[in-house]
Amino acid sequence: MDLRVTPQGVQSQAVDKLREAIVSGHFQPGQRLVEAELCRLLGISRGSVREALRRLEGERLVVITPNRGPSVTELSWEEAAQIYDVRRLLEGEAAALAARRATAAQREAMEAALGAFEAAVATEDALGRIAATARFYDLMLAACGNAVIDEILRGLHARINLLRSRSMSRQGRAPESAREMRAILSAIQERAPAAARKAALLHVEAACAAAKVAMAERRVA
Amino acid sequence: MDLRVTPQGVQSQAVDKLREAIVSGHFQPGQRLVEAELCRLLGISRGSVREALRRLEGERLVVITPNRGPSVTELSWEEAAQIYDVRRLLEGEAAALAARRATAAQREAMEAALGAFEAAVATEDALGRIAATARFYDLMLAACGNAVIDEILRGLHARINLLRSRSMSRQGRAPESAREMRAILSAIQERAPAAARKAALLHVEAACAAAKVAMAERRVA
DNA sequence: AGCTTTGGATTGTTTGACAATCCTATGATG
DNA sequence: CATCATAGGATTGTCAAACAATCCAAAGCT
Repeated sequence: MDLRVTPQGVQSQAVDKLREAIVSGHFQPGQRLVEAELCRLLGISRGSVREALRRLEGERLVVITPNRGPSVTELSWEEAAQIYDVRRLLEGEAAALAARRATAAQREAMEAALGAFEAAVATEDALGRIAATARFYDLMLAACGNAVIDEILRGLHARINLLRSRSMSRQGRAPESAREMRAILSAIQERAPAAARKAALLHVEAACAAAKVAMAERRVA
Repeated sequence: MDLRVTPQGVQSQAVDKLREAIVSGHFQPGQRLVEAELCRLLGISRGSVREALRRLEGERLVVITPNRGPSVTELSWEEAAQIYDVRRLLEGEAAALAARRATAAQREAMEAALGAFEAAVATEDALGRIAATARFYDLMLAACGNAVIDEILRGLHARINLLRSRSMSRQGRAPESAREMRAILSAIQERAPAAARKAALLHVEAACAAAKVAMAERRVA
């Protein structure tokens, strides 16, 4: 086994930090990212900044306009709706595959993650909820056994997060969300692919609806 | 309307040329892409080459290993199979959406593209087939009205092309392929989403099977 | 007010440099 | 002779400095 730990070059760190800053909303959608300033903030050279930005462009978190430079991606509702459409398809498939293929250890781990999520909901621990959700999804996508689905959904989730920062949605949706995720996991535990797919569909559908109302509220506000 | 023509910077051209070189098989999968040499070949500086490579990395056509540099992505059969799984889902959806939403003009254009494809098959014009296929897909993805599906499928097609160059597959499959595509278009013309989805599924399934045998032949050869 | 010009800010691209890392071939050693 | 260590070259990772091209906004002109 290869346990080497890569010295994690300057660029990778820069990409991570910038990604975090974007999805956390520290850089707002539409905001321009001036290269010189990023050099200052990150303490690295312009060449490295530019390469880091190209990577984030690949993840669709940054859009680089010729002769105007990079800015944080702005997500229209139309685009977001299309992303939800794709999520419906792929998360449904991922759940069905996980129901078919997940090992006992993976089921157990998902159970733990969902437990942590439910606990975080009970204690209203926002950061805990986010972490537990991410973990739950990571496990499910790993269990589904399709690396391409994993990769695509990871990207779509990141993009949908671009909405969140602005709309600060779903304060009250957490309990429902927990129930929906519980339904997915139950189906996986019972090795019922069709039920798992259906539960995942409902979950995405609910998230989409919630985002839509949050978006509408924001629009008028 | 904005008809401005961008002076198309050095980098974009470099990306295009490299992409072409990769999908055409001029650079073989696994081959290392030494920066200095690309500088020579493209006649541009190292910085620009590196940014171009980062973009191609985002398209998954190039994989950059730390301290080893970039090389053309190698596609295992396992990965290819996963891509076909996703294509089944998304192309099916795209076809169904196109059946629902395509305008008369779009239907007509697809008809023309498919006609060109059939003609190219009849005259055994390999380049014409490729061009017509690409056009047919472009039109269908445009007609489906979901830019996210479009974007993802575009990437997956490019990745699958990485197999083609090696396996030089499907010399005889073109006529069947034409029939399958005709089935898709017929369903779209009749505005029958379910039928269109099914036809698209069959098409991807057939392409997957063909790739599999081509892969197996190559393995023993 | 509306148009033009000008100047500053920012990006696009190049060149040159150097440390860190990897790979290979050479040489040392048992 | 086989194996291990070492040295050297090749390649990448990163930086710094420079300059032309482009864009944007504000000042100036009519």
